[in-house]
Amino acid sequence: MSAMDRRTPTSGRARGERGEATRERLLRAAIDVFGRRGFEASTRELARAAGVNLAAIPYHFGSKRGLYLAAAEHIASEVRTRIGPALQRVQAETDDVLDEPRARALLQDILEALARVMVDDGAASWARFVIREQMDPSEAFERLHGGAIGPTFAALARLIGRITGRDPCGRAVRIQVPRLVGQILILRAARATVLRELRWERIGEEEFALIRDLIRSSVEGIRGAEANGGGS
Amino acid sequence: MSAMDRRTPTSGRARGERGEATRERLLRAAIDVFGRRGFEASTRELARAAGVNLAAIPYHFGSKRGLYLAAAEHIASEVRTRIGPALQRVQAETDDVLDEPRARALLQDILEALARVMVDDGAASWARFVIREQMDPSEAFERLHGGAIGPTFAALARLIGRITGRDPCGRAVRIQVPRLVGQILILRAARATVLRELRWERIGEEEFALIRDLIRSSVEGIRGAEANGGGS
DNA sequence: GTCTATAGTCGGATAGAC
DNA sequence: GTCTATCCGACTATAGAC
Repeated sequence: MSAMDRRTPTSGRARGERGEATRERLLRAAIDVFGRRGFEASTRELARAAGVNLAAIPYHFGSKRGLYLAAAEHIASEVRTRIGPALQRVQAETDDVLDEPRARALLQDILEALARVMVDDGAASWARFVIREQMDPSEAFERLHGGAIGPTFAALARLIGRITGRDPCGRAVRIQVPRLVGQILILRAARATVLRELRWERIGEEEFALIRDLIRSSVEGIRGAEANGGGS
Repeated sequence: MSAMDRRTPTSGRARGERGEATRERLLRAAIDVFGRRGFEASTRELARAAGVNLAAIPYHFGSKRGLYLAAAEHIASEVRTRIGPALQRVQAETDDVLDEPRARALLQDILEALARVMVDDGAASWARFVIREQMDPSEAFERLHGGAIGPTFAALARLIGRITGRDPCGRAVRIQVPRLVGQILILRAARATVLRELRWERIGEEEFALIRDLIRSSVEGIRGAEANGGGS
């Protein structure tokens, strides 16, 4: 599977191909290693994880920091492919079609996709990366926000606005968004505690089913302005 | 326990007044700097932030890592003083006295105290420290969990158990705890996004009032077994 | 107890062969 | 494009004067 230690067999024609592979391996490894260790991760560690030579980092990305920023952009684009479809279903619907039950269903979809992302071990690497950036934002945060976080929050606010019948740009609606997202974020941000307190060893399909139920009850719990949490 | 302490700086004499001051300044600075930069923070940075000499770190704490662990324990003890009172009110009450309305009130208290902690700029430094440990747990996590997180989760589970009339050790109740905590945790873990999306510059008293309302509606939203199906 | 000076180590980036 | 060898700066920890 890995590169054979041979010179290019045919001609100098394949030179861009191998370089691209190195670039991608570095990107993937960088997201994982930076996410776990933070920016303190050494270039040697990064190169080893990617299975490439150390000098490939300054060659392909200019510097360690360049690799870091490229990793952030790569994440934003990957997130778009993961929750993008759910977001687009929201954006596609006009206000006439997007009635309350439909909005609730779409909200459930987005939050479930988000939870998958937080729970999935494949996505875990970049979820860690993003949370780290949140706590101590750098230039990379701008790319993450613009590319993924901002659109997601906007879609959620719109759905909550439709459900509650309030202005999606109003404060009362906007503040509901982090409330919902927080329930899911904690699965990653405080993963060590969650696993321990729930006596889980991992979050598999069985455990995820419980999370889905929780999301559903949260979505059902959203009420309009007049109903202030009264019994059904 | 203190096998790592190679020396005993304050060896019995009450004379180490200045030494104690240096120790505390280092601890306070360490929580702040480690929280922001992670363990990658250099000893020079730590010493500068504390306003003490670089050599004071190995002298008082054995090593940079010793300072890190001491910071974790300091945090656990500070958290106990902040939300400890609220927890003790829960522990003090027997099941006969702790009826549903009372449990809801105490739940509100604890969550509000927790939110204060997440929002308060004074407490911000160690909130960051804790979240960092969650994502990549080290030995310090054990001290944080045992000293602060575990007891808090236990108290919350008990209250939710009383409110819903379910077993506080059961899965259905335990999973509610991270749900509630997550809403609050996000105020710190994704602070950059929250401030931006809510168009807040900071979280002052005015903003905190909205958070308190949100917590209240979450507490009111907790319902007994009939609210959602599944599990016992 | 606190300081300066320094030893020993490691990390990021480069040069130049292939 | 990739590799080895290497420079140079920054780091942690220590030694020893005060």
